Amino acid sequence: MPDAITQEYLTLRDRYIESCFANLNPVQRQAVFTTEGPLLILAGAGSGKTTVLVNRIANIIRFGKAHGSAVLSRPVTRADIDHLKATMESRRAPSQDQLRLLAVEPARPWNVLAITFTNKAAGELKERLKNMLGDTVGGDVNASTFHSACVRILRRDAERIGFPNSFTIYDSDDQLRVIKQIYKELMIDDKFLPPKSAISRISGFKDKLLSAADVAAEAPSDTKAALVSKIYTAYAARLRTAGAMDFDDLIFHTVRMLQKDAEAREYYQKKFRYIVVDEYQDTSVAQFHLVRLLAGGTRNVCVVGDDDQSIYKFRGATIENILNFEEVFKGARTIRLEQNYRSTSNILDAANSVIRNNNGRKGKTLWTENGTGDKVHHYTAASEQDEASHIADIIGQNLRAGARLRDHAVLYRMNAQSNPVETYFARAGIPYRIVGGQRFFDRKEVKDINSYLAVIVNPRDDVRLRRIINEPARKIGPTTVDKIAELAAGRGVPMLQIISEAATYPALSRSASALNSFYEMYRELCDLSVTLPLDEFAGEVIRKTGYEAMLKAQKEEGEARLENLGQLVNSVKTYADQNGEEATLSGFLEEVALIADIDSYDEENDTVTLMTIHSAKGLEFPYVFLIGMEDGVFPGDLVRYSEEDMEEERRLCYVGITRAKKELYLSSSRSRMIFGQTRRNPPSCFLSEIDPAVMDESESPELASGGFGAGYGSFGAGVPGGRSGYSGASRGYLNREYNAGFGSRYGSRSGFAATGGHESPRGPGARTLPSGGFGAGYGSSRQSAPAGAGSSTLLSTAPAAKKPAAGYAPGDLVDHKVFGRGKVIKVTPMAGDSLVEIQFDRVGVKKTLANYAPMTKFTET
DNA sequence: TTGGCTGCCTTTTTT
DNA sequence: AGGCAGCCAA
Repeated sequence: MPDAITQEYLTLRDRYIESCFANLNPVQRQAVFTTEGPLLILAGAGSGKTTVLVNRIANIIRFGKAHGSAVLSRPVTRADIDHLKATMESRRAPSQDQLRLLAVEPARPWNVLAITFTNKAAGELKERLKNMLGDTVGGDVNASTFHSACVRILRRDAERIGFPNSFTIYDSDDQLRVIKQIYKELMIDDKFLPPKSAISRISGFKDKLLSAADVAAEAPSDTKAALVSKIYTAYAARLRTAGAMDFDDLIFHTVRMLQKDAEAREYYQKKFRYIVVDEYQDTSVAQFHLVRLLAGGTRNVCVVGDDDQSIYKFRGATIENILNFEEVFKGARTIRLEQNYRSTSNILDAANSVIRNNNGRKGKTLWTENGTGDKVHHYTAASEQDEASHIADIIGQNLRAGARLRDHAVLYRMNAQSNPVETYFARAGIPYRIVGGQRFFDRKEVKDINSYLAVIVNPRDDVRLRRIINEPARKIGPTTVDKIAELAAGRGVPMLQIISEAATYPALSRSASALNSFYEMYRELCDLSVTLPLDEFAGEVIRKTGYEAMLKAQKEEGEARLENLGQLVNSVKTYADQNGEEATLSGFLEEVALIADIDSYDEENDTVTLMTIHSAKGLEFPYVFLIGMEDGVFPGDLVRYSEEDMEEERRLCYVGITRAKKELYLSSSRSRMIFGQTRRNPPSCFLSEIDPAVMDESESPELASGGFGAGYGSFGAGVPGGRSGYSGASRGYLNREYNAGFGSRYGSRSGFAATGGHESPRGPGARTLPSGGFGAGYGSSRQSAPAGAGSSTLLSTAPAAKKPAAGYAPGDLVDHKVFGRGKVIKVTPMAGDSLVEIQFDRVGVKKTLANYAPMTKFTET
């Protein structure tokens, strides 16, 4: 029986700890104090999930399991009570001494493992932990993605399962190469089983933790399954000899290693006393096993997720992980965070009314104390151009009302949908940025150079070697390469070794000199790799391999690619700078391999963001446009017949809606060009699921007036009709011309920036990334004009552009659809058009092409 | 061996 | 519409 003083202290201790988390609501606080045992936090969208995670980890590190506990590290005295009271009143931090008494078995920062899905989420978590706990302590918490956590484990312990600790990571492109090679050797018909579907089936096996042997043992009955099994076996063997792992392997092999090796397992179980998993609804079977193995010691595992936001089933996520959590982890507690701090209640109502149509939910209904807000807007457009124009209109309105560009996001189902919006924004001079789509590190030229680096790091890497041996062309064709591969296989050595001894093989006599000079170059590069700083070395690779010369020989396209390589060198430099002595070539490649586009998304940049709904998960914006709300687009055609897929699609819709804080703009179009064909889609069934009471409907004037006719002269300068004439057929054909050349290929993905000066080519994201700042990513912050200038065809072949060359002169006053009024400060003639620099009253200096900018000249009255 | 061309095919989401 | 593979000609 505790004495009175002890009792008083304990009560006071609880009160004190609670006061440290006073900014949380009671349910959130409960989650923070539940530190021991399995815990499932069902966190609705915008319910302060990350805040809870950060505070919970802080609590574990600071106070351990003190809250609600009766344990004391030593007998307490009246003085301790007075001391604590004083601390509370002064609102100062407790002394070290006090903390020792307050805490019960606090964890060291490195005892905590927090797993997220993206590097960005991990970085954010770390950033917030640093803010709360200080740089040192916060920085020592293990916060990483599943994949990078596994890489770290395997770099230490891969040898336990027969891989070199220095294994290479194969991305999906490498994967495809290996598979194709296997197809060739086994003479498999790629019509019968497309390589991509073989990959996805293999990937599916790995997600379910089935090895090639497991699959073979199940004696697949039909021929296709048998074939897949055969391919899987060959594929796994190939990767093993190359000392390589693909993305799925990282998880798969980690789990296998931990299952097999008690020593390693216990090491990690001891090390990670507390495990937190974010986005648990998106975990696969393999990832579930990983979590269970790691948490096997203490069972202190906390998973956070929202079954309504599970949108990665196609990639192996199994929603059962979250639905069965309480069964698998016996004695688990469940806490529901249902108060939403993000959106207006109208937006939440819309989200709730959509998701309500799903079965098999854990069930939860979000509510908010935020105001009702405006209704959810739905606009019916005539075409995708009209849709884009409407978005631009609204953004313009919002800007004039004081919003920033970066407050806006345009979300869509598939990447292809970004095109019309991009085109329109580019023309209108709205700075935008695309997240996703073709990733910077997926570009051919970047991957080629990275492959050179990879072969230098790992001479056994035949896949990468094949990629670069004749790129640029060196007279080493596929026949020669196949011969080399054959010889290498026969001797059980890497291809590179055969190449080094090319002269000794009669079969290679004809290409011996080409092979010799290739090998010589390789040797030289290897030597340089140890003497030169990393970034200089990368530059040297681009030069010495002849890659630079090859690109220079091409014209515009080569130039853009060369620029990308310049950025590659930049990111090598960034990496080198950030890692100092630790920096290695293989370290760089590893970071590159695990980076995703969303990781380099930087909300500081003042641009509109365009991305898929998938990419937008976890983000929020005051103004969200959800475009393409049509049956056949969203939900897509492919999912209409499967109820399960339909539900996933609906969850995706729910995710999209709940990204919006203030305003949600839904739009559908009567007709849309899709896969090269114009289609007329009915409005999305999701639209009809939204309570009409919270919807505000409008439609394009083009539809009301029967379409064409009005304002045929478009928005060109000096053309009467001005703003109202701005919709209509003109836009249609303009757009087509525009598509012909502008911004279609390399380098222009990021749209263009204001010339305010703050937008430097350092690339977005460098700041938020803990590990590398590969922000250089998707396209430099280029300006539209240079991008467009290259495509003179755009203007010269356009059907007479149907309007006068816009005659602007410095000093002219203009009215721009989006940016409002401004004054022309500079005009540069360019490819039949003019680049106009305008000082706007509200938004500063912007550049835009005269013929395509939605603006009119006016004179002061 | 190379490079250019045609004609095919594919269209979701990504660590 | 666009990318890619495979074919063919040099």
